[in-house]
Amino acid sequence: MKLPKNYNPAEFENKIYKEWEKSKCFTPEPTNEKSPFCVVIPPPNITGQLHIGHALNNTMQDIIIRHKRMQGFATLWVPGTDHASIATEAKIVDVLKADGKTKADIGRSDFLKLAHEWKEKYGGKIVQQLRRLGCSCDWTREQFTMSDTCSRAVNDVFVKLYHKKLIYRGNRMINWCPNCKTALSDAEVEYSQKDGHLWYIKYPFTDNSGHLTVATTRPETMFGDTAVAINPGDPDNAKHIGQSISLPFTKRIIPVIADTYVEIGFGTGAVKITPAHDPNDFEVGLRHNLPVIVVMNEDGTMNDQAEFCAGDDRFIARKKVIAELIKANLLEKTENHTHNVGECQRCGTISEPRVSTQWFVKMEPLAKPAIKVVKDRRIVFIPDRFSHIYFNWMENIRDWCISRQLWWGHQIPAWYCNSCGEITVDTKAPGKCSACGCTSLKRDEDVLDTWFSSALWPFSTLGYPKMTKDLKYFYPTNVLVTAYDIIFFWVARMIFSGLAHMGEIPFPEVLIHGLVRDTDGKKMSKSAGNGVDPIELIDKYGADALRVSLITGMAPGSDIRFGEEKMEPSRNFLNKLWNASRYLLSNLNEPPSSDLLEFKLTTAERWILHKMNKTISEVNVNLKKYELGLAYAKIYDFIWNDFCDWYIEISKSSLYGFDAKLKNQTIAVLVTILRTSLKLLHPFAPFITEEIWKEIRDPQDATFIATSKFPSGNAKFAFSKDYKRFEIIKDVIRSIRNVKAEYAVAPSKAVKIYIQTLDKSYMKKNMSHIYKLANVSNAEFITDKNLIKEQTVAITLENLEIFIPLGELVNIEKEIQRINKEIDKMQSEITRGSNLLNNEGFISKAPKQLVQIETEKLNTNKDLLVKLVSRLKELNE
RNA sequence: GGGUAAUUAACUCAGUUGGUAGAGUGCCUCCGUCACAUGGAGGAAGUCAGGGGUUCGAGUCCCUUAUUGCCCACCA
Repeated sequence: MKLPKNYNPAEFENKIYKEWEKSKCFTPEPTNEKSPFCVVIPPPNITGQLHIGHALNNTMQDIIIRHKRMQGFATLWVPGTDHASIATEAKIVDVLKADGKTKADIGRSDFLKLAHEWKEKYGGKIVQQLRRLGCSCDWTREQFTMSDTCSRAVNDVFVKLYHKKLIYRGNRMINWCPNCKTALSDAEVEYSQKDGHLWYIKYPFTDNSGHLTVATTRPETMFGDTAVAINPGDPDNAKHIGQSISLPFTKRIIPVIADTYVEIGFGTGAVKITPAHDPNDFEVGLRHNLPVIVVMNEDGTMNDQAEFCAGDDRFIARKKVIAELIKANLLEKTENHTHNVGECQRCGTISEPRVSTQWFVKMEPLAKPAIKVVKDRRIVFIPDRFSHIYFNWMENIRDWCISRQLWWGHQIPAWYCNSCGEITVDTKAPGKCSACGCTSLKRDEDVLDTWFSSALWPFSTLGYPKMTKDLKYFYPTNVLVTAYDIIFFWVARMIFSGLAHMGEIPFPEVLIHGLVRDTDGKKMSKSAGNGVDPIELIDKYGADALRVSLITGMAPGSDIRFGEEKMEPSRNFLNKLWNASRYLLSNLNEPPSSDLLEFKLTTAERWILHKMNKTISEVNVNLKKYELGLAYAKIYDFIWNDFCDWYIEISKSSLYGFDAKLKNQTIAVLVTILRTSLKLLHPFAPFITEEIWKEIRDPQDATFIATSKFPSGNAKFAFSKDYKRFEIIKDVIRSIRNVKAEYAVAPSKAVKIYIQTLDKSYMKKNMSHIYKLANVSNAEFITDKNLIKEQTVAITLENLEIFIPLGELVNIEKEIQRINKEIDKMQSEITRGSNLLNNEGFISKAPKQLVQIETEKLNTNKDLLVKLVSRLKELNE
């Protein structure tokens, strides 16, 4: 017996992980003898630390992966990290800043050198943390979005899409972060309600006929106004259409135009049009051929067009403009106004709509087939409701801005000819311009959106564009596990990318989970200081306890609240398993026979084996449907309640007894149950089960439980008759304990019982359990309860009555009360049953089996009632 | 404005195709016993948010109201 007395996960978890990794048991070979099962990890950012959300996401994947591996699939979990363009670049900029330097100071190549060094030094942290969590990734296939393999895929895809005219360069309105100084995609802007103002500004007509008042939330952009728009159907304002306005400050003459974009009745009904700084105005400008006047710089300061605000930050300029308007008596009024303001997802700076030349992916042709595969259910979301979110996004998708004005990332493989200006796009540097043959070329400075490379992850990690063995064997992957917040960023893009470049879906199932929140339901974040560090929890309670805590009571797709208090019950459960194993090991001398059917099994043994069998079947069904929480609950219940609380207690009489043959048999059963329990639990709690497995494994079985065979239902262990019988024995034991508790009889005090029953045989066989577990000193079978001479407390069960002589302890009053209570309960049961069975609809429409069960139950209850009533009568005499 | 989810025991949450409501924690009694006090035995505790409907039967399906959360959307 080698298990220490106390369950101390810190003593073995790291050691076990090393053994797994050394033995390569997570490294599959593509082989025809097995079916493939593959999952790609949502690559965490190299800048990241493992947070509780990762812990949940990866625990779920690992459970699925380990289950499949044990079921005999060639199971591959591809790990890797994401280069996280903006986040990493910001980190490096900070590093430089500490030295008083800027990007521009050191230049592109030195900057990238520094970034790669930083990645080597810190980028591996999260990958080590995944090991601590127990993730059974194949580290020999670890990938990085900027690795040679993945970069090759990125270039290949970019070039292909360009030649298919699905990537283009264009001057468009995009989202711009003035802090990161780069373009952003629509998905990278987060909108939130902000309190602001609606300023009413007087715009004078050129003909001195008065003014038109416009309402705006952004007065500072008025330097870029090139029109005022009015809805032609507006009864009050339409008359002004065609008039001219002299824009305050700049005195530029701008027209009053008609456009139905303006909503009648909102504000003043007149809208200032600033094509360079508002997406809607940009569209209006295109329709009316208006000039586009840019008034802002890349960093959010105003440019020379902004008159007295030139050089000021946009928000300072806003205040200045208002002050000047007041001075000029052009501000009619100010209203409070809440509106949606977009912020850069990465840095939180208010983003700015900006007209600029960028690279775009034309989405419509790509989105169409991606919608179809989900509509056709070739890809399903679990839970299904997330497919609505997917459709909503995909069906309203706009072209994807993929260029970023950053250095860290995949540099766009496009070269501009210095003489003719032609763009040459190729996977490697072209020697000359594809149009004029000139050799003077300049590469595009920008890099690609990080999500451009993540979108290729399910096939780039497997070797694409080369048709490698892995790619052939493992693609499409089998399931993708992720939180709902990156369905747009990642899942949707992987789906259309897989279809476009592999001609095949990347995965048939998308398992969506929720976000982990704190105990108050707030999103965990570093700034709020309410985050729990999973590594600290692992140090304190063990990785298994963390995994199991995250899975406990988890419902698919919904957020979970998590606090450290959830750790204790999990740890206690694992401790329970640990000690149950110690109990068995301390009684184990030689390996028992492995075939239980050699023995003549007892009722109790058949009971536990039947329950085990049932648990196995249910767990397999739950796991197949990704109902991880339910599967775990069943395993937990089986191990704690059935195995520990009942079967181990039952086994003691034989293990501590003198019948060697019986003892041997009991041990064989215990070992079977324990081994099976360990296997069932292994996907959820890999470390403790592996540690115990070492001591208890069948020498014929796999060295690692991680590669052993997952249990499957076995018809040989279906003993439903004995299962029911033993449930009655348990009832008897519970009832006696109950009576003792009610009468304040110490559990240590043994009592005598009388049993009256028609079916004595199995009762007699199982009396030893009743003696032991209910602490009964002796039992007498009787045929006529009237022959009992002592005062007794009666227990009335199905086909069974038990009388416990408690002598002077018996309190007639209390007994009458107790029996009355039971009679009430029974009567309401009978009423319920009768109503059901007197209902013609029920008899004719309910399943026959159910009708039969209800009929039997009613009869039994009627019997019980008769007994209870007669007992009451006796007591009253 | 549209969509979506939630509302179940004191608390945190499960509840798989509709068939008499479950767990963990907490609470109350008792038990230091030879796997485990990170434990054991027993117990109390729910009009499944309100209202309507479908059904023989509804926590579960439909409608509706209320509260809450999240996502999407160009109202200046």
